[in-house]
Amino acid sequence: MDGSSFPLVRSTLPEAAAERLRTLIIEGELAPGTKLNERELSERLGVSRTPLREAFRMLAADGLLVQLPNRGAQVVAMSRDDVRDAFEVMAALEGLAGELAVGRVTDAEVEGLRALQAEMDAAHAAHDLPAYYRVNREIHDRLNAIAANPVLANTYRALNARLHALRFRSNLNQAKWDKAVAEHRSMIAALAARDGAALRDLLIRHLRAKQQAVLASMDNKT
Amino acid sequence: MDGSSFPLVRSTLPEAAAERLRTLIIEGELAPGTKLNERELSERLGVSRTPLREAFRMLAADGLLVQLPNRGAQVVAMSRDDVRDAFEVMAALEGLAGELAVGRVTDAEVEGLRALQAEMDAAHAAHDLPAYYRVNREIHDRLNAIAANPVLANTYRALNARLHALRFRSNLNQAKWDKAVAEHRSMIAALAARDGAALRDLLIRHLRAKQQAVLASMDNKT
DNA sequence: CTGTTGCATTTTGTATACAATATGCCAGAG
DNA sequence: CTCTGGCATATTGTATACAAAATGCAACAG
Repeated sequence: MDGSSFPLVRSTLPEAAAERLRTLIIEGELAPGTKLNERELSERLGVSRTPLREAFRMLAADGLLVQLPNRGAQVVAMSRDDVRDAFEVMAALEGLAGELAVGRVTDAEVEGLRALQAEMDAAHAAHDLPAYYRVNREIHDRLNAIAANPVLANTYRALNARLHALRFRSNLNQAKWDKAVAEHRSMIAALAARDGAALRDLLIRHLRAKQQAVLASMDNKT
Repeated sequence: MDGSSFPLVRSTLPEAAAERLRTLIIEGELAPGTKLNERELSERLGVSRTPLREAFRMLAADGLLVQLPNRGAQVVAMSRDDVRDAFEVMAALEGLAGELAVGRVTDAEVEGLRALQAEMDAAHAAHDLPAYYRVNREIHDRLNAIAANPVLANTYRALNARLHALRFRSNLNQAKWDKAVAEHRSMIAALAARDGAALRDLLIRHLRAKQQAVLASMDNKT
């Protein structure tokens, strides 16, 4: 238990500020379209404007903010077209992750996913939606890890962050929930069978359902 | 010819600095692994350190630089695995672009691409490699534009920038050149025929050839 | 010789000041 | 009434100053 081989985790204020802002955006506290006032936010986050501006650059690169010269930064408000475009790319990335995972998965990893699926079933049966979301996320993260392509994982992460705020706010009714759980079961079966085409197809269909849910909740807001 | 409806193009120093640094990296003047000294670069580019640091954040987001806390920024040196990972994702994105383009292309756009193909043939026949590269890039940009998915285009652009420096330095011999020209011809034929699967396959094969060229030139350097 | 410590210098991170641009409001002209 | 111009203020962009961390080198101990 010697700490000498355990390097300290280092961070900088821009990184911390970006993370904090990302959360505020995803949770809707900084709503789409909100203009970000540097002075106010720097006071609120307790940092000077310099690291805050660097944080803005990071979030703009992730597509969460838009920056126009001399007009500051604004939270991106995704249009229906933006959503469609993002889901199209997400589908390609998830499909790729599925194909890669099929070629790279170990039996132990399959067992791990089966255990997660059991957790998902339990959460579903107990109507425990937060637990369901947590396991859902864990399953997708695990798939990405099995795909073992960091470029893919990072590209997906940035894109997913944009959609996350919207998905956070879209509804999940019982029929959709039942269907999603069944889809996860099929996905893990396809992975265990090392059937790349099937897994790819299932991941894309699953994502299409999410897309419909997001677009439907955007309709309700308009 | 009234300029009143023609807004001035605005930029900021971080954006200009990022663009300049991107070029320096792609052309190899800032070689992979180079540590970037803020004072030197700010003098060289004629800007203060603040916009330069913002530019670093932008380039880091594109994967061209890596930033470690208190150790500044360094030009990314892509390993063979990085190259493989990036090409894998690029293939998925190009395949998607091909499929989307097939569904969205107009006859006029097909004619435009045929004209570009003729230019490419002429450059090839005249052994004019710079012109060939220019047209090659124009064809791929045109395909992306036809796909009409800005998220895809931006994702592709960031990823492509990482590989651009490596591709810039990889060799193109006569046999490969002949093959690449023929492949472009086939791509445009598939697009004209609205054959999404064929175009997807051709784009991915084409990219695989580029990947081999890049990896081969990395071998020569090691 | 190697390894450690101390210190000066350099570099990076952040705060603050200054400059440039945008915004909002009021007064005046038509 | 609307539109325009002028001005004060606020905000954003950038430069500079200060603080913190890293690096390099010399001296010393073993």
